[in-house]
Amino acid sequence: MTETNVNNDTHRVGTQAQEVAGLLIGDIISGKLPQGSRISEPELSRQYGVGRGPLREAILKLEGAGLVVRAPHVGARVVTLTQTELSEMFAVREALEGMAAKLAATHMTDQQLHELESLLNTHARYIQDHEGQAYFDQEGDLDFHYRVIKGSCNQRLIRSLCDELYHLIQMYRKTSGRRARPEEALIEHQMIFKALKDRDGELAEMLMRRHIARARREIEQFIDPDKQS
Amino acid sequence: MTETNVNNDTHRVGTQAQEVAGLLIGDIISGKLPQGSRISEPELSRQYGVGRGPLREAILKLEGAGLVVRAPHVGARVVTLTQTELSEMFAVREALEGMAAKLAATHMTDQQLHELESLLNTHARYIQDHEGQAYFDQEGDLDFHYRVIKGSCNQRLIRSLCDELYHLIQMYRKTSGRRARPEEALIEHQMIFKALKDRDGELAEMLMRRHIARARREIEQFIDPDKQS
DNA sequence: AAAACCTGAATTGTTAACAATAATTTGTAA
DNA sequence: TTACAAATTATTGTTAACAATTCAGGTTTT
Repeated sequence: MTETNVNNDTHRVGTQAQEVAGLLIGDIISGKLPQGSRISEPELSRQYGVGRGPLREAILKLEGAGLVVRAPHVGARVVTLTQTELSEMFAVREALEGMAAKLAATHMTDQQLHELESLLNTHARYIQDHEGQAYFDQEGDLDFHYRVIKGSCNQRLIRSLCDELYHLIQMYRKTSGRRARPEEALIEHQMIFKALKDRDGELAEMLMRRHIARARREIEQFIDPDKQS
Repeated sequence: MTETNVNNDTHRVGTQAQEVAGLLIGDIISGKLPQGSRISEPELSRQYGVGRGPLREAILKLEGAGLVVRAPHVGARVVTLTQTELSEMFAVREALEGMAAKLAATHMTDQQLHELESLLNTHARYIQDHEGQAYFDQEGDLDFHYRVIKGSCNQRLIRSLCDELYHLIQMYRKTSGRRARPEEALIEHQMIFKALKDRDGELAEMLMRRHIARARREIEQFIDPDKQS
């Protein structure tokens, strides 16, 4: 039915396994493969038009990224983000991205800082418009965080955050549909930017951690109002 | 030659791929497969007595853990820990394990705290003996850190640290052979324990971060005395 | 002599068939 | 009707053969 034959691409970017891994990630964070749904090797093998080998490699890769869980002789399922898992994710994110902000304060170039500033100005306009709020909610917010992370210049940190955690964050946002307080988030972003511009790593880390901790508390309240860390 | 046929095991624990992954990890952190050495699929396939399929799965898994790097159509090599990569690792470790200490302060049971205390007493005796220093250097230090990490009760944190970073740490220790200041380390461990016992998460995090940052600075000096972060 | 190109061998990527395990279904008995 | 058990089915784990790509060596050309 929904044939997304990978071989139709005229020029392959990498191997089929990499290609399929990318498609799978897309299908998961877009919600096409909902949380908890089974990953049937024969079925997806047909849909993507590849053998089971490359598909298995893709699944292995996604398992490493934490997007799917596998049980021997049973199969793979898209991970289900429970309240606990979300909390755990945000704790890790708080630690890693705080460190990223701290490092970014010393490693970002003036050029990068300038671009970050104009990005924030764009966001401000979007929010004033009150129309492009959807943009800010989805991509704009991530844009800011991605730039700070990249600014850390720590490859391992970048990989942990961008290749593992952020897929799950996007997945959560897509499925829960919810998003909140763009104005407050923008203000917090601006404060973080100020700290980065001042090359104050300690402050940048503290602000980033609080920024993420706030989002985490909101999620916890939203899902289970009684529970409080 | 060195036949480590996996099928000789009378009762399999999991799948062959899991088995081989464990063996590979052991061979890498023990130094049997040195840094930068090629991982030849046909050769290791024969040595471990399994087909290429399970071996490839094992390699994929190790790639996810960061123990090997792969290039398409070229193959996999054991990762080479450069000075930069070590620094990056320790920055991530500082962030994650600091958070782990913070969480452990609220989540560890009195029982776990008691066991941790007796572990520290054992270490103190070992160091007094001046004989078992080797033990403390290798396993004792890790024991302490593992317990704090597990005490965080954050599964994702535990996985990131124990299944990914700590393999690399062990690999570094084995290959570099170097280890330092057991007395200072013990004192720092005792301070961290005190903070955990007092349920002071903020202090526990700060102490753990400084503990790791100190080890990191030492490594940086040891490898490149001029360079200072 | 050096560089570019072609050729062969070896390795990785991929596929398809086989084996082993788990889930489902069906049948039987209480 | 329900509970249990055996057999069937479908899926995963594994192997072996095939295809595609890279690397090494030698040859040719400038």
